[in-house]
Amino acid sequence: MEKRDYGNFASRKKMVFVVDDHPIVRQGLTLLINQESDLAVCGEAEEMHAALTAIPAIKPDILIVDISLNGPDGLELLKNIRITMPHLPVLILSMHDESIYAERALRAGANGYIMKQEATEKVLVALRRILSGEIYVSGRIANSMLQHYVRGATPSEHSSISELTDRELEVFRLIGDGYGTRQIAEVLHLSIKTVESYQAHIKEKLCLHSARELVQHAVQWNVKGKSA
Amino acid sequence: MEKRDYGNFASRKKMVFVVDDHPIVRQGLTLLINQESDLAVCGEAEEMHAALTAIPAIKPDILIVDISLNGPDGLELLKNIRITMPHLPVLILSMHDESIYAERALRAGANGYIMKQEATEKVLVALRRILSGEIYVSGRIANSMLQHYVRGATPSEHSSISELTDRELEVFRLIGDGYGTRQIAEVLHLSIKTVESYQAHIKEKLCLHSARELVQHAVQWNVKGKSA
DNA sequence: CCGGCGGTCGGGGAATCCCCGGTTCGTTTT
DNA sequence: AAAACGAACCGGGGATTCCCCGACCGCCGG
Repeated sequence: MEKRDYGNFASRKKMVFVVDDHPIVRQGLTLLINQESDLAVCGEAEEMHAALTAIPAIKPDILIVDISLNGPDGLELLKNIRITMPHLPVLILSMHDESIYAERALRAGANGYIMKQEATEKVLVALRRILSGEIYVSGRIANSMLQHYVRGATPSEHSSISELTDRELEVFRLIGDGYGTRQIAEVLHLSIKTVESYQAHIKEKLCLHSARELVQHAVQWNVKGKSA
Repeated sequence: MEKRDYGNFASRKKMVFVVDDHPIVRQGLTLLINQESDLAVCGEAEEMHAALTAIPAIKPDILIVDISLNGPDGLELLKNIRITMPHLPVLILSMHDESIYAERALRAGANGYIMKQEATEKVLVALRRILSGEIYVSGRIANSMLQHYVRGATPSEHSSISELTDRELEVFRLIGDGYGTRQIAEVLHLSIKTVESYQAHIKEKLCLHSARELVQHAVQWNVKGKSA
């Protein structure tokens, strides 16, 4: 549409609220966003509590939330937001590489997930996509999740972890506790070969590429709430 | 010489080179610094290698280096800089609260250490202090380091992680990121045997009994605040 | 009754783990 | 200055694990 309508959607800048415990990042996002003609930062917070008190008063159009805050983390904040303001769009920022948190975040109701390693323009893209009602996920994460989604039977409840068999989940837990292959075999009264088989299945289902990544994810899953 | 001398100190803006693997942080620092009349960002890099090739050509007056880069970390970069350009001032940025890195950084020849949790103006203060020849350390850390100093040696405080060598700590971090032995050897340009050696030393110092426990603790240390 | 799936195991080559050892530095100690 | 020390770096070699392949069994639904 040629029609440059200043009286309709672009009539008011979309207000963005930033939650991150690093002032440098907040300032970076603020300066970045305020350079845009259709976006503006309307407030910041560096902790969940401050955010929860400020947001209802300011009524922003969208939130950017870092996932690793001090105290309660970004997912906790997200869950709280979802209770009181279920339709407020939230973009989750993370410094962590992979889909460890992405799935959790989206399942907890985030409208987007982006990594700090991404180019800054991606943030703006993500904001606009989300404001137009879509869900934004960065590159390859989107791919792997879509594939899951397509062949996954139930869209509602499926953490790729919940796709694990009982036995596989048991092994997964023990891996997260630091057990070796042989020890797991002993504890479960199984052959080492069987345990190796389970580990292979887990890696396939969780899209992991090495034994170390397997341990890494098992530990992280053990540390964070095993809920998701 | 196009000497444009407006007074005496502002005769030329001091050139700052930024090394950080998060584009958002780089942009934030750039916008922040470029607002100042006596400072300007003259270049960026997100990895050690890129930094090492760019810096000699650009000849900045000062460096800002994030300590947790991908691959070789900020300390490694700092050591390399100290070999080829011993007098180039370096301000180390860290998202970590604790002084595990602060002491290392200063011992390795950093001219300042500041946390991302600090207010943004502190970055400017630190830059100017360092450029005037001083060493900048942010409040809390200076305190805890003084206490260390006063209380004499290390009374088994500061979990055994602080007993790790720089190199060992670097390997430990990469393990926590899910890197395999071979991959670590590649990014650090070392022999696999050397990496195995470091892993063995780490296990000994942290009283771990298997490779899996090593990965487990490395991941937990990465996830938790890396403190204590 | 047959195909799918979960549980269980094995072969075998590559990679690793994990013990031993070593050299080369630079700093500290004597 | 000589000696001692720790840190960085590398190798041998056997035990173990990793990771690809495959197999068998029992159950359950079409």
